Amino acid sequence: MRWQDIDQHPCSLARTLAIIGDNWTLLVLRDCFMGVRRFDDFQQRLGVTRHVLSDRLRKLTEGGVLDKVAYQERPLRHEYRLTAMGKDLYPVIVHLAQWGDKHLAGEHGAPLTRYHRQCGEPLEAQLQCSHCGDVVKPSDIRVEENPYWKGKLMPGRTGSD
Amino acid sequence: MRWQDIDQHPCSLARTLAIIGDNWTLLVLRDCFMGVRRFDDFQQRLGVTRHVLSDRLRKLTEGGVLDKVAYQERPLRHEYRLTAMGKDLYPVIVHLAQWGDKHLAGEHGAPLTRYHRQCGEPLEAQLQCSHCGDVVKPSDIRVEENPYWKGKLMPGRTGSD
DNA sequence: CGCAGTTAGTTCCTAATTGGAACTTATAGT
DNA sequence: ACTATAAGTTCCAATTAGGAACTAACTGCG
Repeated sequence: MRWQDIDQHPCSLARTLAIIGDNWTLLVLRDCFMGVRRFDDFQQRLGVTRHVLSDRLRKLTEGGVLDKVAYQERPLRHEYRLTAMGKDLYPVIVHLAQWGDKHLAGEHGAPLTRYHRQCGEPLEAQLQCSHCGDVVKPSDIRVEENPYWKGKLMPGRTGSD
Repeated sequence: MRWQDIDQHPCSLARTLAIIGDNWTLLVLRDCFMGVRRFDDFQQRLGVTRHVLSDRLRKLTEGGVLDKVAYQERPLRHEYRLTAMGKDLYPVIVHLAQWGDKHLAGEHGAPLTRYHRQCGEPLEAQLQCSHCGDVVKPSDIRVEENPYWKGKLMPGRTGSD
């Protein structure tokens, strides 16, 4: 199976990664959330080659994560903005960055700190259940298959944790 | 800049992606959280080629996300288990899958549903501030640079949202 | 013993993708 | 006319991935 065919998997994670799971793409989104919108700005900040960047921006646009809008005519120039769907990826970016802050910080500490404007404290995100408010651990989750794919998605024998 | 050198960036997200950002790696982790531990089980469930899987498991092990432990001697066989560091990636997996559930579900609906054992409800994770409990939007965050890299990480001019 | 089966890889070759640099298009400014 | 800007595209060498076969180190069975 080719990587480009993973959007065929009956798996929301696989379908998501078909849009944002390529190398560089999540770094493009990191910059989007920092307000970067233009091709050359992405290219210089990331150091990615121009045609890979071009490909990733096209996939994100086709996938509905970014919107390509003209910011001037003559010469026609476009910029890339997060759609509402794209903004929904913010928790992913925050948790990835927070994991790096916790586990991979070097001698100088975390490069960036995110503060919650409303309360002024550094953001510490946790996986919480929005119903009961409890913090959720992997073992707190029970996974159920959609009957349509019954028996095809879960592994045969699972580990104990 | 090569993709393999992004761990040099002073950015927690880039450092994180240097370990888990390759194609297939997040799908390997999805299966880890479902209890898959053995090489052939990963290979058959993912359809990834054996030498790519071998490479990804090695990177995850070297990165401290998985632990390679012998489950039998003679013949010596190993399996891969999530470390505590690896289990900390659970929120990332859940948010990615939830984004797919919301935006990419096909005609048959989401393939899997995750229920919170404690309260019995389907899990709906949100980005919340653990200090004040508020739901956090991208615009609610103020980012501050570590003084060591002052002026080098944030874009020059930022968009308004 | 001899042979198939199991598990976790490695090796080989071809095809696809990436990295790096140069080039293109359309226009504004001097 | 010449230079600069912005957003790509094109070209080629180098790296990586896909697919299949092969290897190692056993176990179980007749």
